[in-house]
Amino acid sequence: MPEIRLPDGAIRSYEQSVSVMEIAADIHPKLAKRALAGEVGGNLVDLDHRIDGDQSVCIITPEDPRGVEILRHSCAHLLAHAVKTLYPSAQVTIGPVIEDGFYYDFSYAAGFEESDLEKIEKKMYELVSSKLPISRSTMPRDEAVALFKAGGENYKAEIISAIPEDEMISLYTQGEFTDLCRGPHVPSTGHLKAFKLTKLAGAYWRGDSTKEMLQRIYGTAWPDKKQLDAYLTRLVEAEKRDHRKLGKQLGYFHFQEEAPGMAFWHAQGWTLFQLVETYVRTLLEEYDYQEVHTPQVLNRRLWERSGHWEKFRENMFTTHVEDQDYAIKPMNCPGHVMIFNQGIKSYRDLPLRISEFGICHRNEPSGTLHGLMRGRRFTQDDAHVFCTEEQIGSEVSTLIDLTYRMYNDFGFDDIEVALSTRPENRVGDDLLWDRSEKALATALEEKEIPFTVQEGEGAFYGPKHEFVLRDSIGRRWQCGTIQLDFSMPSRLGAEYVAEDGTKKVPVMIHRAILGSLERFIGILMEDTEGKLPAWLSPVQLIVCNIGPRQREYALSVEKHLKNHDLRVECDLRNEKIGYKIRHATLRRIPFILVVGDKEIDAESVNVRTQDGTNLGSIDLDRVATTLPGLSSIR
RNA sequence: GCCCACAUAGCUCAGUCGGUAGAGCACCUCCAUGGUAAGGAGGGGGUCACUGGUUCGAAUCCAGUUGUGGGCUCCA
Repeated sequence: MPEIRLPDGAIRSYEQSVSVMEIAADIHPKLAKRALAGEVGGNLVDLDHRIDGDQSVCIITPEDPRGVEILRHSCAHLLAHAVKTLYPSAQVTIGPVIEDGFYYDFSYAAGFEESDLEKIEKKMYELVSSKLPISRSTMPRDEAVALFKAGGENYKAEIISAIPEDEMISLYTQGEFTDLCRGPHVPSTGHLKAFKLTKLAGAYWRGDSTKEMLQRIYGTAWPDKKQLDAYLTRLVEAEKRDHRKLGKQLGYFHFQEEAPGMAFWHAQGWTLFQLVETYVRTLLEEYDYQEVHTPQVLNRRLWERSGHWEKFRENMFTTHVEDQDYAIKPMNCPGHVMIFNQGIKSYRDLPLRISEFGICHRNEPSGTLHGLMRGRRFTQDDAHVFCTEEQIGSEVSTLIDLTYRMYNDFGFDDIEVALSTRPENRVGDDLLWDRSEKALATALEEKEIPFTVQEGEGAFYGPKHEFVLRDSIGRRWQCGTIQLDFSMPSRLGAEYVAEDGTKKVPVMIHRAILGSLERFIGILMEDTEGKLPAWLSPVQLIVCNIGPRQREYALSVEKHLKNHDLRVECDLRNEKIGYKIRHATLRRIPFILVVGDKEIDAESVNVRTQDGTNLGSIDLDRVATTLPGLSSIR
């Protein structure tokens, strides 16, 4: 006599065991039609799952986020089903749900081409229209291994072999196709109505680059066509804010094949770059940093001492001059230690904060390059703090404040923090690691900053904080990092004289806040869709005359504003005002100053903002002080 | 580095079956002197990424190289 408790608290009693589907039908025939799966006692189950005892039950529909996941998972199976139908020699491997969709990895000797996606998708929709029932069955592990081996599915057999021997294996069958799966799945292929195969990619078996490369087919799936279309539209919108596209449109920078992964910054983009740099420099002065500049190219000997030559040689650009090997710096730290090592340092000199807008080159694999976000040349807002062990806590605490202040000033308020702790291979004794991890954790806790712990993800030389920004469309970007280093100072011979007169090795804190300026600018452009705040805009104002009569006046307005240290241009072209406004708007210039005869008479300008708002007439001598954000951040 | 795709004018793109290249925007000239997102007319502009092959003939077909895009791996 099962008693079924529903999410709204209602209780239904049944004479005998009852399936989830029967409960749904009992509630309402429409619910039965839309039901995808059930949640019974906290576990997701198929609709035909039978319940004997008292249970809480929730019917899962496409509105439920779990329902969407089930749809996507069933879509992955549908994809595999279609592929096996069209290309019987392909072997199936895994097919999980991911954000917004799913993928399935196949091993297929002949190899898929992008044009195959269309055929596969067509076959998938065919299978949908035949409304094949999807049914679950179980069998002992070894039997399942034998079944898949007999079918030539070696990858599946390998996966199942890893499951404990005494466990029953659940299988799902739709038509001719059977796949290993935990489930649950939708009751019939007919429930899959809105999906699209999106891309074809390579993916290593078990994510291991030494193993075979499989072919991965990605797809997206939604409860209905409308949501699918909305998703596809979102993709198109996201493309519009791609920093590579904006960078080209706005003339900020370009790339060309003679310098893969290294940007050519144009005048306007470089202005932006320098504005960001100047902003950071101003804060660093406030926080008592010394800015330095170290050589780009350093002898191999130094990289051998620092350990880079042994560990990261593949990623370094090297050169050979007069029988000597040199490397272009991939990091700034050895250079900063060299500066620290000049002259005798006392404990009184600590903490010593050495900063550099360090230009680094790393020979990243060609397949990883991505505009400004992942390049081979980038500029770090790098610094190294040399301090005593006792000073770690307060230094880290101040660093966190500085980090948040910078992110907030650039308009990022949604920041995630992770603490990466000791990896298996590491230097330094455990006591030191204990204290350091504690120091990093405490600094965050004291500020009530929530953080996740990434066990074992720290660098071999010390634990670290990682700061991840979320931009205006929810994407995550890792930017800042604070890393403790117990290794390099001693490797490179850094020492200070302690209070007791003995020589001690300082702790070094590596830290970058924006990370790579190039990357950060890319993020900033995508976050704002190129509509930078006025204090960062390469051109803050543009003066547009209505016609030739106001030419001289427009030039005098430009001169006046330049005298106020504003970045201003004049558009005197013999074009209609609408044309000039359109151009200025597309260039994302924050303020458009229209001048006609009326403005000459009143010694004013008519102000229109980038978003199309008309601020009306403003007296010329009040423009520099009235318009928001021209010289200050907020 | 690996898998798949792509590379045509400054930009965005079209180019059928292999027959010698086209549009819009931008640029230049002329007309129009216009009050808040494109006024009109005309003109100039391309070694079709590069190298080789097939062919009477290649932007087009084939191979290689380089770069780019999407993934995978990597990211000190």
